[in-house]
Amino acid sequence: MIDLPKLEVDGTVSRVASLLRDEILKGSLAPGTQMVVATLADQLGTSKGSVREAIRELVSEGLLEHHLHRGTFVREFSAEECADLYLSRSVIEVWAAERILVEKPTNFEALESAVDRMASSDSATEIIDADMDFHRALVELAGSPRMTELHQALIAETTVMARARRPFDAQDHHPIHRVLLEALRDGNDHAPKLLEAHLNDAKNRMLQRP
Amino acid sequence: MIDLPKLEVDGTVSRVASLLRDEILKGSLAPGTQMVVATLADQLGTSKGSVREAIRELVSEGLLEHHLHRGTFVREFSAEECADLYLSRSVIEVWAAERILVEKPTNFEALESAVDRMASSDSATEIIDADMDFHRALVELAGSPRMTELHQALIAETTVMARARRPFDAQDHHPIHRVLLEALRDGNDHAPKLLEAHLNDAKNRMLQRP
DNA sequence: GATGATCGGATTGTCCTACAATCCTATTTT
DNA sequence: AAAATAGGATTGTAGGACAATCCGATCATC
Repeated sequence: MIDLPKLEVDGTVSRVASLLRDEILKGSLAPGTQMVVATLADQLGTSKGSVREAIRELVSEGLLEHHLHRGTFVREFSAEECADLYLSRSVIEVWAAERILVEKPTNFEALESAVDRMASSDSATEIIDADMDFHRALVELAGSPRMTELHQALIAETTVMARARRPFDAQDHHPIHRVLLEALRDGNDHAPKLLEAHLNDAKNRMLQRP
Repeated sequence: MIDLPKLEVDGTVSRVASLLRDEILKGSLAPGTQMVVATLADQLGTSKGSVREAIRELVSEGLLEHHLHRGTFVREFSAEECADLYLSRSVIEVWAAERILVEKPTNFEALESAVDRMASSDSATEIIDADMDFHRALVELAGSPRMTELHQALIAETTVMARARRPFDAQDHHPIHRVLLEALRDGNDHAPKLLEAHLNDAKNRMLQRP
């Protein structure tokens, strides 16, 4: 056994789902937009069945919402859902930070690269991407595949929200992440508290935009 | 507006998914069993398409696993996945316990009823159900819909595992839950630690069975 | 003028059939 | 005994048919 080329892992449905997911996360499809099965099917050149299944997948991921006999739409978030989303992220990410302090992993590359990208760009969408990557990498570093997976879904929804509300100033966004990164690397005991405060702050900024 | 009867909320796919989910959770379909679309379709009297979509839904819930062009099977759990599952539950449930200590909710009915059922039955399947209900109700009491939803998926998977491995003795299983309930109601500060230990114990027992 | 009923178009939801692609097993071949 | 082959079974995708449902506009009624 030399290498594993891993050819042909995905079926049509998964690929359609990925395509649509990317479009939603990119913000091309604003919250509230209806996903029309027939239209998408011939835009993508696939059958309606495949699109239907892909859409259902995204519904269960929380990116779309479905109303019986009415259609599926890019999800919109109420203030309560927004707050709950950030609370849930906080639970997972604070745990991850605590775990990192205990386990002392050494590979902070992904976090560094995310902070660098955040600092060097001033496009709102790129900053959001880097921001999300930072938090995803943070949880990944804690080493639980399952928590990483659960958290990933929360990050995706946060992304949709952030694209629609543009809650941060480009300039003063990356410093806090730099601080967090250093605190985690140095084993600083109140890194978790810093992270919790940061998330709370982000939540509040998100809630201020309508 | 007097009341809301809420008629006809589900389509066929959702109902098929619920049916299959219940069967899997009941243990009628053991881990490793293949879900054959054609067979299920005429057993249930629906089309193959609907069954396909229902199955895909259960895959994304983590109850089934899918292999391209090979089929979907009731999920089997490796030792690593089992351990990670319990770790993840621990993160969420310990948080819930801490939150309960702070918020001091008053409605412990669901928890009590679960403990009672656990104590009064000696059927393994009923005990498992009551056990799972206890932990689900615990998280629900913390008041975050999102965390409740994430945790629910973990509980479902734990149920599948427990059905296959029968990890506990019927007798000495309910006392610890009684203790946990009282500790939470009394605002006892080490309720979270007790819970964490309990989950760790349950994990070890689960891992002992092959 | 406001309320309520009716109609038509659009979309969804379900079912059906067809067919290619793929995998598994058993048999044959070497 | 190992490899190649063939067959059957199942999945994966496509595409069409039809009923159910919802939406908006038009129309009628008070």
